[in-house]
Amino acid sequence: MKAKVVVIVGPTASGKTAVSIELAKRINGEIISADSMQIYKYMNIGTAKPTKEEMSGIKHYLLDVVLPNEIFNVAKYKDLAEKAIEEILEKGKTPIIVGGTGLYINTLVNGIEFENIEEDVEYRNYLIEKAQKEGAESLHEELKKIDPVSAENIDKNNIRRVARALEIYKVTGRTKTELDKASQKEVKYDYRMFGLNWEREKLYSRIDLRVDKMLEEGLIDEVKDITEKFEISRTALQGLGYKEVIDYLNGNLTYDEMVEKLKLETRHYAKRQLTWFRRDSRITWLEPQNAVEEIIKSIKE
RNA sequence: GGCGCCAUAGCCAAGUGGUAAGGCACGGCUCUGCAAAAGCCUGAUCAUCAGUUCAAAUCUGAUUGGCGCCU
Repeated sequence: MKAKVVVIVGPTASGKTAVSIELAKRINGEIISADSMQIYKYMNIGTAKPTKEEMSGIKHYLLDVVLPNEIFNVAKYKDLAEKAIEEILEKGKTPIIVGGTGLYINTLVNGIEFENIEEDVEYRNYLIEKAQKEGAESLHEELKKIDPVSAENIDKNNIRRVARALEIYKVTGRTKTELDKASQKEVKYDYRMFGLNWEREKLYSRIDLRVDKMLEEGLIDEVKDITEKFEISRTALQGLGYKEVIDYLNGNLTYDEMVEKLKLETRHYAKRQLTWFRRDSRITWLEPQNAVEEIIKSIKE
C-alpha cells in the first residue's frame, strides 16, 4: 500500500502556513514546502516565509536550501522533495506538502521523473535573440518541423517555451514530446490534496494587507541587503517584490507606485494559482477556518 | 449672471462625415527543467434629446454634467 501524503495548496495569502502547522501538530506530521521562492535563503519577508516562532517546533523541509545567487528548477525540487518525503516516512510521521507553486506540486502528484538534461544557456539565448530579430513566428516554425506536437501546444509568442523545446532537442536529440512521454511514471504515494480559498474580494484585501505588513517588517531593507551581498540569480529575481523594490531603489518607481504594483502583481499571481489548482479535480476545497478538522476527518477514512 | 472649453467601456485614450485603434484593470485560460515566470482569450455604439445628410462619435441646436475665466 502506498503511504499517505497530505498536500495543501491555495493561492498566496490564503492561510496555508497556519493551517499546515496546526495540522502537523495534530497528526504528527512534518512539512515540506512547495514554494519556488521560499526555497531561497535570506528571502524571508518578501516570500512570507514562516518564522521560527510560527513553526513552533514543527520541522520544515525545503526552506532556505539555495542561495539567492543560485539557479533553481523543478527537477531539483522534485528530487529534494521525494527525499524529504522518504525521510519523514522513515520517522513514522506524515509528510505534509504545502505551497503555491503548481508546477512543483504537479511533478510529485503526477509522478513525473526527470532525466538528467544538461542546460545549454548559450543556445537558448541565441534562439531568443533570433526570435527577437526574425520574429517569434520563425522560431515557432522551426519547432513545428522537429516537434509538431509541442508546436501545437505552445503559443508562438511564448518564446521562452518554444526556445526550451528546441533546446531540449539540441541537447538530447529527442523531442520534448518524446521526453514528456518517457517522464510519465507511476505516482509513488497516496496523495491527499486539499485547497484553501476565500471569496475573491476577501482574498484580495488579505493580499493588500500582507503587502503593507511586509513593508512594515522591512521588505526594503531585506532586498537592499540581499542585493548587496549577492548577484541575484534570474530565478530568484522572479520573486514578487524583489524586482519591484529594486526598481524603487533605483528610482525607476516612486514608493507609492512600487506598493501599488506589488499589490497588483500579487493579485494577478493569486489568480493564476487559482486557475492552476481549479482544474485538478483531486483537490478538495475547504474553508480555511475549519480546514484542519476537515483534513483530519478526511484522511482518516 | 456672462464668456469659453470639455463629455467615447471600470480607468487612461485614439478617432473631426462612411459605419468605434490601443493600453490598463476586471474576468477566463494554458502549463513537465526560469513557474511569485512566460504566454493566450475576453468588453462599447461614442452624456441626453431633436435636426442636417444616402451616411454622424464626428456637422447644427437644445438639455444635463464637469472645468476655466470674467462681472
